[in-house]
Amino acid sequence: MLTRKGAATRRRIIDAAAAEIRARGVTATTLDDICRRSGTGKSQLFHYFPDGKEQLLLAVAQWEADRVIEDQQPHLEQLTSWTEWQEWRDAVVARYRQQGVHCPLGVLITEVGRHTPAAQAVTRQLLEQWQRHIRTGIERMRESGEISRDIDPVRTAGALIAAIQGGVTILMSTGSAEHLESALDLCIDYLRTGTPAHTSSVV
Amino acid sequence: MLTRKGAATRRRIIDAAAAEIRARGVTATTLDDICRRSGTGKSQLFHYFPDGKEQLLLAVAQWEADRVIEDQQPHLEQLTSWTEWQEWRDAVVARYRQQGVHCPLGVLITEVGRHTPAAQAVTRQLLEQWQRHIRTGIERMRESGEISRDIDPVRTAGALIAAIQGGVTILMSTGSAEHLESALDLCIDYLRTGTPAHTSSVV
DNA sequence: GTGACAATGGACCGGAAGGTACATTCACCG
DNA sequence: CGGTGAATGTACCTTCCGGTCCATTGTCAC
Repeated sequence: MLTRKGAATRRRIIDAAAAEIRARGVTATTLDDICRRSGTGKSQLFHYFPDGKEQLLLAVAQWEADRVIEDQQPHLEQLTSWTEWQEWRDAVVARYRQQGVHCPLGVLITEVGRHTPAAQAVTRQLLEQWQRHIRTGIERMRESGEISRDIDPVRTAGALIAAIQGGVTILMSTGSAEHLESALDLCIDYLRTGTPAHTSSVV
Repeated sequence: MLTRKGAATRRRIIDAAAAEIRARGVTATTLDDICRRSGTGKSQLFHYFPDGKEQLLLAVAQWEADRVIEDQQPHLEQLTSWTEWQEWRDAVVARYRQQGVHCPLGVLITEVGRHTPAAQAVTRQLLEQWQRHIRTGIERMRESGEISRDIDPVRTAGALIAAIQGGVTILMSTGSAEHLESALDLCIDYLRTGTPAHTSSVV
């Protein structure tokens, strides 16, 4: 069971953990840090996350994954014109540029992720959801004739996800968003150029 | 000073550390593990790496970075025909597919990397070197007329690096190389058919 | 208001991991 | 050889951190 107060505490712990991880990385974050920041004690932490750190990290990973999609809305569901694609692109770049060298999710994945099936599931779910949105966008544009029939929506959406992921990783380690921008631009350009030549461009 | 025997031991320690990290990740790898695998004691480890774990991890990161480029040779220096581009693509995919869920360098970067300047330098150097090779390849193809003048070698090379990086990251967490392949194919396709969006296409 | 169960505080534990001290053995140079 | 500094083995230390225990306080349903 879980009283209202309990639920609030649980949430505070996740928030604190996420913040701490964003600030200092998974490895450097200790349970004591999280307790201090959330104003709780370890007894509470283990009360709400009986399996300890791993369970908590998983909850944080899920929370961060939700944010990834959330932060791209409403753009991600409105990829029906080139203007909107461009707005989405700008939103992505802005989001990660602001986030700077922190990639909470990426860090969680590399550190918690690969070995435990539960964490892999979080990743997979995020990737699928993300890619599905983009694929849908491409398909709509295809139907309206703005993207060539020759373009494979699934593969292209996959490439876009990879491009963003890589751009963000590089942004994390160099601090520069150039790669992210180039990669996104290239992919979008690819989508446009495939356009049957003469329905062409509104810029 | 460093006798021949000493140099060999030092190398053995780096090898053991790299292997251990590949097998179990940075976090799970302890100095004792490394010593056990390399058949040395901690006194030796600290003899050759007085600054301890951090210094050793940095050495491993450098070693892994060297491998990245090395494993793509000679392809990376011979990007002068579409056949060779394709061969390079296949080599990259094969290399990372074989490597599977391990991305030693990526892990090192996310865990050691971002906060220490020395580790950032390793990353930057690798990215620059890699991108320079690709850029050179694009420029040669441009000169021989096989790639359009409208393509910006620097930005496109950057996008390619990002695409690979992202594809590998996804490969790491899902075990599937699909994204990596799609991303690479898209970029190469872009180079081949590449006329940026606003020029009317003469193919 | 009272009883049952959730929520909390705080002290405590055990072990692991990075790092040190020091004595001993070995490699190289004259 | 013989000596000097490098190379190595062993035992130890200290700190930190995930996790436990238990007593106390609060919540909520009846």
